[in-house]
Amino acid sequence: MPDPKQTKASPNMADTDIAIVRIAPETSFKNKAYEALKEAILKMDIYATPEPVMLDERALSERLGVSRTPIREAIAMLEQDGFVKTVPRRGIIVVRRTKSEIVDMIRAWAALESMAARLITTTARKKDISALRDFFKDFSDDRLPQDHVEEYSKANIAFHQALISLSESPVLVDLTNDLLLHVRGYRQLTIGRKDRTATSLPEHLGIIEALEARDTELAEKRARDHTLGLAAYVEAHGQELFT
Amino acid sequence: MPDPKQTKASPNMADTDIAIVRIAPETSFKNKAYEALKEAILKMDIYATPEPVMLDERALSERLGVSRTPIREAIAMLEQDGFVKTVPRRGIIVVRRTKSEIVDMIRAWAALESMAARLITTTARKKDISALRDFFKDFSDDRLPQDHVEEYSKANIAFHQALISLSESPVLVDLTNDLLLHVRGYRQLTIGRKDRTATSLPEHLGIIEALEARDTELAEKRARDHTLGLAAYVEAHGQELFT
DNA sequence: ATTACGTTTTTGGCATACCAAATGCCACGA
DNA sequence: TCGTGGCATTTGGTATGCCAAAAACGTAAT
Repeated sequence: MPDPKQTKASPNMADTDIAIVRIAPETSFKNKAYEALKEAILKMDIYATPEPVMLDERALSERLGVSRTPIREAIAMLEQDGFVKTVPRRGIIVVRRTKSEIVDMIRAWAALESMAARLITTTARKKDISALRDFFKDFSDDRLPQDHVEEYSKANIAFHQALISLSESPVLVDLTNDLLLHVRGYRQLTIGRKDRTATSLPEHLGIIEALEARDTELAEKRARDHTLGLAAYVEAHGQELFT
Repeated sequence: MPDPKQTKASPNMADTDIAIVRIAPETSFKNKAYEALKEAILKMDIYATPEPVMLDERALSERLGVSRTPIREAIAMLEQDGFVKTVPRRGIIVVRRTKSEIVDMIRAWAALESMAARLITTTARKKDISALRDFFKDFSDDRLPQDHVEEYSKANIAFHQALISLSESPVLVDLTNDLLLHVRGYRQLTIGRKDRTATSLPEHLGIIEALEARDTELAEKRARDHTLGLAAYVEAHGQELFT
């Protein structure tokens, strides 16, 4: 919807649209701090030590070279995300999730992903669905996933995120990404350890096949059961992962 | 885990635990502002006018009687929730959802609710499931829902929230509540208008029956299809709801 | 040595002041 | 009349400073 006033270009305005790209929005310190802190929190292993991890506003403002104000706003945002909890006159605590919370999140993830699968069967292009196999092209009977857990784990995450994206549902994408961030906090649990890795790949392929076949119910069921399987696994074998 | 130092009470400390309830945390201005603004945003009909609704930090700080600092922190939180979007040097705008965004949210809701239904069949008590019928006890063949749309709509929401709660999954509860808040922004769409109201009640009862029968698959399917039905309805009849 | 009590320090909450960019108004001139 | 330029205003962004509560520390009395 062009502005009517501009239909007639002013004299000194070039007729051809020169490459003006809408100047860099220069994200604010608040957002920079938010991203920086979020990344730092996700990078650290908050379950490594028994005592809670604390953050200090002033220390952060010094290390990031900005005043406390944008830091506090960033903290407020992180608190909304559920990554930290600030206790007045006490400190800012990086939230540690319990096993049951993680299991709970994985279940929600399963719900969202199964809906994504459902939608994909009715809207996605065959080509895009088949492309999902590429995430596992580096694995085969000669190169088993369970022998390269770390690498497979990465492919695993990428696959799931690509899958959800195919639903073309921004809400599903955002919600699952948020959940993933929390779940991945447990880096010991590399989304299905060695023993689960073996069954994971076939299940993924099964999901892809159901999607290609446009079998809505089956795709939904397989996607759901696959992720619920992870939830059950964590619930059963979670003890040693948490302590 | 009582503090060891306090196992032996000091002289002037009463032996009997009197009703000390952990003193009022006196919620901060930041949180008060957050709640106040959130409620205000939800209460207003942002789709009534064509021009975007703007908020002004200074005006808000005056009306709420606090400085801009806690207001800004509250705004930052609301932005995380997706209720507002602040544009530098421009203003704070209350986000308006498009029809497809609302449909998308309802689909995600359907996903979460069907998972809740699934969980309920394996964990909830019969008594609690049956209690879900109470939400509709004021409606019958003599008092049809479609003749009391407003009242039925309230019961409808309450039913869905109670249903999700039965899953005893905090994540599902929180996520759906967030979605509901956004969806309810469209107050014209009172969660299924008159024409949908007629089919709504039987579907609800069908869900309850499946839950009572502990039929996991059926309960999941009915819960999902019911809410997906709403999504389809909005998608089809959404034109007039959105101008 | 241990406990009670008072002082210092730490920490988040809040208010205030200033800045810079974007806008709008208005006068001036072609 | 139209558009050009610039100044005043508006608005979010950021930096600072102070406050009060709570914890940490230290000292003195038993």
